[in-house]
Amino acid sequence: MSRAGFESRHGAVLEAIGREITEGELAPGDTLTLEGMQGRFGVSRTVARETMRILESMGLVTSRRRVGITVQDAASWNVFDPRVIWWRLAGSGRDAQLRSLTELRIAVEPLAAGAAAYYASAEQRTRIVELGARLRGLGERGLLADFLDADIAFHTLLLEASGNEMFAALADVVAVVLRGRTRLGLMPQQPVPEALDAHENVAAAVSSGQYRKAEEAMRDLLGEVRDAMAPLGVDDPSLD
Amino acid sequence: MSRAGFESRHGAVLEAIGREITEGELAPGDTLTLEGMQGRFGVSRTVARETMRILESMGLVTSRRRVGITVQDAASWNVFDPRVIWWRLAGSGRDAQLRSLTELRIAVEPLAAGAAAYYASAEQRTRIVELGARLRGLGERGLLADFLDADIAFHTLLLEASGNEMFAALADVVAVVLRGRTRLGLMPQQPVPEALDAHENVAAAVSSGQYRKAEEAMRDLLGEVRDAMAPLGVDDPSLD
DNA sequence: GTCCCGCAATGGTGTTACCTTTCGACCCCA
DNA sequence: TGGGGTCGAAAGGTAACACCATTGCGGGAC
Repeated sequence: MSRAGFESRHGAVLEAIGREITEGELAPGDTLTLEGMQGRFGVSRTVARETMRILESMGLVTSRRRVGITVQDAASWNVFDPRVIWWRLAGSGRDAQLRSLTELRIAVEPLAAGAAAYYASAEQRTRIVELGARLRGLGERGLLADFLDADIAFHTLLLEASGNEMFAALADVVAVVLRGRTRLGLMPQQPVPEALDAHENVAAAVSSGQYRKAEEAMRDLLGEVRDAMAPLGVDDPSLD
Repeated sequence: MSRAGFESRHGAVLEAIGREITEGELAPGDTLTLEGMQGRFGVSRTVARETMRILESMGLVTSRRRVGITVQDAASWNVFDPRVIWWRLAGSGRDAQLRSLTELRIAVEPLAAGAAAYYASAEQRTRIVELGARLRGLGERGLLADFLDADIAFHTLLLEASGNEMFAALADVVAVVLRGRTRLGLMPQQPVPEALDAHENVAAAVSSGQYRKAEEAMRDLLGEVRDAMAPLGVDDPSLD
C-alpha cells in the first residue's frame, strides 16, 4: 500500500478528489475544471494537471477538451488499484469493499496455498510451519495483537510463495482485510481451536508439498472466514 | 481494455517506456531523466512529467530529486493494471502472464459463477442459457471465430452477474486470455463435446440458482483449461 | 416555428521559461 | 581514513502563452 502521497502537493489533491469520487460525493457525470482545482487547493495548473492525469489513469475521471474533467462511473474504475481499495475501505463503501475482497480471498487463497505447496522454497516451507505453530501459541494465550501480525505474515507468505505475482500482489490487500476484520470486531476474543488447527493443516500440507491437500485445507480455513463475514451480508452457501 | 492512448502525446511515450520496463529492457535500478525523455520523444517537459506521473502511479518507476526517474522492481508494479497486463502479454513475458492470469481465472471464475447463480437478474439468467446453447451450435458447426466471441460473452456475463465489482473488473482480462489462447493455437480445431456440456451445465445451474452446482460446474469447465495450458508450463495438479 | 449553419466562449493540450528545493558526489582538511 | 561542507544536477513547482476541439447559442432562411 502506498504510504506516500503527502510529501508532494499532488498527494493532498489526489487524496481529496479520489476520496470524493470513490465516496460518491462526486457523482458520475459531474465535471471539474483544472481552474477549479487550482482555486480550491491553491496549487498551480501543472500540479492540477498531473493529479488529473493520475486520476484518469485510475479510471476515476476522463478529461475532454471544452467539457472539463468528467467523473466516471464506478464500472470503469481500476478497482484493483491499491489506492482505490484504500479509499473505499476508509469510506462508507467499506462493507461492500470488504465483502468483495473477502470473496476474492476465498477464491484466490486456496489456489495460492496449493501453488505454494508446489513452488515454495525450503526456507518458506520451514517458515510456514513456524508461523503455524506460533499462531497456535499466541492464539491459545489470547495475545490477539501478536496473533494478528502472525496471521498476516502467514497469509502473506503463502501468497508470495505461490509463484504467481498477481496472487502476491494481493498480499497487502489481504493484510488490510485482516486488520479491518479485527477492528470491526468480527473476530472472537480468542481464536477458536478449529482456526488454529486449520492453519497448522495448511502449513503441514504446504511444507510437505501436498498441494491438493493444501488447497483443501485453505478452503476449510476460509470457511471460518465466510461465517465470520455473514453479519456483513456475505452469503454463506452452506446449503443449496 | 483502454483503447485510448494514441490521441495524446502521452500515449506514445507511455506506451514505449511502459513496454520497455515490463519487457525488462529497462532494468530495475536504471534511471531516466525528464530531459532524456524530452529529447528522445520530442515532447515538452510537461508531457514528459505527466507521463512519468502515470508510470509512477502504476508502480513502474519512482521519481526522486537529483536522482532522476528510477525503474522499479517488478514486485512493486501494479500487476492488475490493465496496461501492465497488456504490455506483458504483448511481450516476451507473455507466457508467464498467461499462466498467472489462467491461475487467476481458475481461482475466480468458479466463485463468480456461484455468486452469479445467486445474484443474477432474470434477463441475465435467460441470456446465459442462450449463450450456452449458442456455444453448442457454433461449436458443433466448427465456427471458431463466432464461438470465441460467444465464449467471451459467456464468461463476461458471469463475471458481471457475480455482483462483485472486482470479479467484474477481470472480464476484460479474461477476454484477452481467451483470445490469446486461441491465437496461440491452444484450442482444438473443434471444441470438444465435454467443453460444450460444461458450458451448458454452468448455464443451467446459474439460471436455476443452484450456486453450489454452478461453482462446481465452472470448476469442471476450467479443468479443460488447465489441461490445455499444460504446454505453457502450467502444472496439472491431477495427482498428489 | 423549425432547422441548420456559423461563430464565439470555454477549457483542456502542449510549449517555453524560470525559480526553488533537494540530496548525491566530490573534495578538502583534520 | 573519514567527517563535513560545497556544488550542481535534476526534479518540484509556478507562470504565461498559443492552440484548438467542442459546444452551445444566435441568427437567418425557409
